[in-house]
Amino acid sequence: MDPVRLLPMAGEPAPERADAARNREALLRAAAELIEHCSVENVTMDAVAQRAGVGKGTVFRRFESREGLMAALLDHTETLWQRGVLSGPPPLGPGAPPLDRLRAFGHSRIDTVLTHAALIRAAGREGARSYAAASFISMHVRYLLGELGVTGDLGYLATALLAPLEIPILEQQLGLERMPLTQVRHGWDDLVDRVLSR
Amino acid sequence: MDPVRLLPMAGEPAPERADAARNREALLRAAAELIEHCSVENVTMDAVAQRAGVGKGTVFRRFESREGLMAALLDHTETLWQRGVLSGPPPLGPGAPPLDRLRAFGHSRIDTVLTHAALIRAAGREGARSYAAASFISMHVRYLLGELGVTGDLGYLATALLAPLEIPILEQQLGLERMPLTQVRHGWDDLVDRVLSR
DNA sequence: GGTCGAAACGGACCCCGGTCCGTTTCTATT
DNA sequence: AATAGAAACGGACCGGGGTCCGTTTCGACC
Repeated sequence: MDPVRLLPMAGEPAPERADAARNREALLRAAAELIEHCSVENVTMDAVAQRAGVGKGTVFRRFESREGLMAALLDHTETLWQRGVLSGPPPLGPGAPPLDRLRAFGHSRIDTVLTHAALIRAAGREGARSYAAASFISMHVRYLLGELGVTGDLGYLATALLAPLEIPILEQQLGLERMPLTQVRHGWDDLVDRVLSR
Repeated sequence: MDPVRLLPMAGEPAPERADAARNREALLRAAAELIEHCSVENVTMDAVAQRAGVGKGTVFRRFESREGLMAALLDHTETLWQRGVLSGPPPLGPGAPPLDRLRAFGHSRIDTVLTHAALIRAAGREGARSYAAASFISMHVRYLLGELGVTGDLGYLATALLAPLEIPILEQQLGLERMPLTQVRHGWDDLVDRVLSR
């Protein structure tokens, strides 16, 4: 397959045995299929193990915890979304003015977060800790803020801007406070304008 | 005690039987004591029930779930904090200019949230749903924004401003991103300025 | 192809949150 | 004081997440 993999270089986290890799794939597929039938919260670890044809211990060996498994599933859709940001069509992808990109970023983020709300919740803090998601997103916002000439603590500003796009806040707004989705999107645009305005 | 209580008016959620009330108190006290010894995450519902001298079923009857019990405990400290906002000394309490109050509000919120981080996490979404906390806080921020002459969607702005004060975001900033606490406090001040600046 | 140590496997087991239902306790009413 | 029925009680029970450890499988090296 990939000759590079045959001689593992130092620093790499040690290669994975063939059966282990096969089981990981089987487990991810089994979990995805089960989620499609019953919703996320009804999928048990035993069921995933059984469907994948492995023992329960193996599931936990691979993914640490239920949250870990869900985070691994999330990782897939997150990666697709990141591709859209990095190389998809504008205004989300490159090619549009930074302000348009930042607005589109928020709208798109709201959409995917809501689409995968149940999975994100099930991934708990393991989802947030995942290198892929949190880090990339924050980086991208910082980059756009920089392009827009914003001065100040970009690190803080990025997380502060991203906070209202997180599931708990969105659910509070849409659920308890009964805001329509359009208001939330418009609110993000307004917030962005305010952050830029000095 | 309170003569008004003797004739319950319509609309009230029905009075509580004497033994029930006694058990609620006993359970809250037992839980608080156990938390003081072992930390929150090591306190089991069985232990709380046993210490309070009641059956396990009673705990769940009173508080619905573990999260419900934790939320009830939180409610106490939240109420104290609210008193500080409503009638404590300035700049958190009334008497200071709105901008100073808003800044102080953020700093104070960060402090209490971090102090009770474990409990808040254990209360999960039950803590957020609690009428007391979320609603009051949002109301207060809206009020201050109004005093400051901010125009726009104050409802959205309030939740957006409050989002970076929530536990998951604070923990991400202080933990993963290794920001010092002073940076977070300063970041809040800056964010407030930006939101006001148009 | 055979050998050996390391890694992965599997499923019995434990712990804890949450439910259920037969029993007990309270209180309104007479 | 007696009664009745609603509400609360308690603890056996269940299901699911997570662990442990004896057994099996892999693959590096000879």
